[in-house]
Amino acid sequence: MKAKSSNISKRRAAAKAKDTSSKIYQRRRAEIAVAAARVFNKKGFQGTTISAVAEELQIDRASIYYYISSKEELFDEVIREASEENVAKAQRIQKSDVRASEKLRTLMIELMASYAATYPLLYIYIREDLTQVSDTRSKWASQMRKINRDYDDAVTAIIEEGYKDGSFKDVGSPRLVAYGILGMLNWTNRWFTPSKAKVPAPELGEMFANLVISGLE
Amino acid sequence: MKAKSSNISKRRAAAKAKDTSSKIYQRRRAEIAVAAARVFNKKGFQGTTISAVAEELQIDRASIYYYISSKEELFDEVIREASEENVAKAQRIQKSDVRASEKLRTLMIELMASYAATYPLLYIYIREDLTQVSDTRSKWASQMRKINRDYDDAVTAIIEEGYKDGSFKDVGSPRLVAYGILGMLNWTNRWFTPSKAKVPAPELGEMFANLVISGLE
DNA sequence: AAATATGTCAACATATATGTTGATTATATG
DNA sequence: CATATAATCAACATATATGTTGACATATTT
Repeated sequence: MKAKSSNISKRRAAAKAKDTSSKIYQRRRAEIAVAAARVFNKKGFQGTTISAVAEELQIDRASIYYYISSKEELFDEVIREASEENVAKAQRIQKSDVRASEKLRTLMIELMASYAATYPLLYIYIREDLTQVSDTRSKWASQMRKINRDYDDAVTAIIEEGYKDGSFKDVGSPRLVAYGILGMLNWTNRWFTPSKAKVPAPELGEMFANLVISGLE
Repeated sequence: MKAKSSNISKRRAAAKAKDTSSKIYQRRRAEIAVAAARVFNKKGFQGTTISAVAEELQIDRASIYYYISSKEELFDEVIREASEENVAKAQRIQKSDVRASEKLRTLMIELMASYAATYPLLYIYIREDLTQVSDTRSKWASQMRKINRDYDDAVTAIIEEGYKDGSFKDVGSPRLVAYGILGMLNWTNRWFTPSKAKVPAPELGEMFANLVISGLE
């Protein structure tokens, strides 16, 4: 009896659901994520279309929908792991047992190193302005906002620690100082490309650390 | 003889072209720009639709096309003046006759002051990532890139001056230091809203200036 | 007040993006 | 090798955005 080749939605859902998924399926999914990362990096989230990702892979747009259900899911696939690992690392540094200036220096170097190591994943992530996110993605956005907040908190805690033990001069609210320092590092997404840069990422992080720790004068 | 109320394209072009334009025309154009600024600020360039701007003003979308021909033109209308004045101010400060640290401090305070004074115009401007801009807007983009470059150059020149006269420690390439400092200030677009902030914008600029000039230790 | 210029809008024609369907083509597996 | 499963795609149905048209309304001018 000829198999009635329909009920596609179910087949698709099944392929997605089961974690028994074949190696090939997993590999293809990863390939799509990599292609998507390239497009997201070039065009931004809003500027990226599923068509463009399909074109990048020279396949039909419909094929992509066999693996992912929407651009949101694709974006999530691309950046979640990197962004979660990144915040975990910051929290480890903040809780480590060294003096505040050392924590701050390490965090700044490590963040730049991560931007380079995961390039362009974390940059894609931080470029997304979660205040400009549309309502349909709001659940996803609030998870992402939590990651941001946790990161900010880690840096803020380091500044506070330095204030408390007197090793840092009090130049202003710890949170604002943290925002300033993170701005310095995050803004690199606009001009820093690891493969083209003369200065390696960790060195750049160290330079910025020296700048805010010792100052120019 | 009843007037044949057509040839609209010409009428429209005429209204746009002639600088004899009526007060009412000018006012309406400005109103549209203000409404557009609100939408751009909330949704970003890509996320903004002419429909949304029309809705903001409670008028029909077609009416907007009587004043502007595209979203690009609208964006330009919104941000050009502010961005050009802003870079001019930076250049004045850079050329002024005070010591480097004073120039840097003034520039940082003034930039934050401008972000607040023009809110949200300059933030809308700096949020646009000109590397992600589509080809159709490339001419416009290259003009904007020049403005950015000029701004970066002004800050870089100040750092260089400090290095030359020995008033600044050499922590690294002047341009990279400039990018770091500007990152600190520019990243405020993500979290700073003048009307809601506890710390006034110029004070925030001064705090960041102290941070990079004197350092935390 | 008749004629003309200015401003507004509903409706149209296009264009681009989205997500689904059912059939077709490869790939495994008994 | 036969057949079930996995993967791909052309075609469809929607949805949203764009920019234009010609009719209409409201000022302005003579």
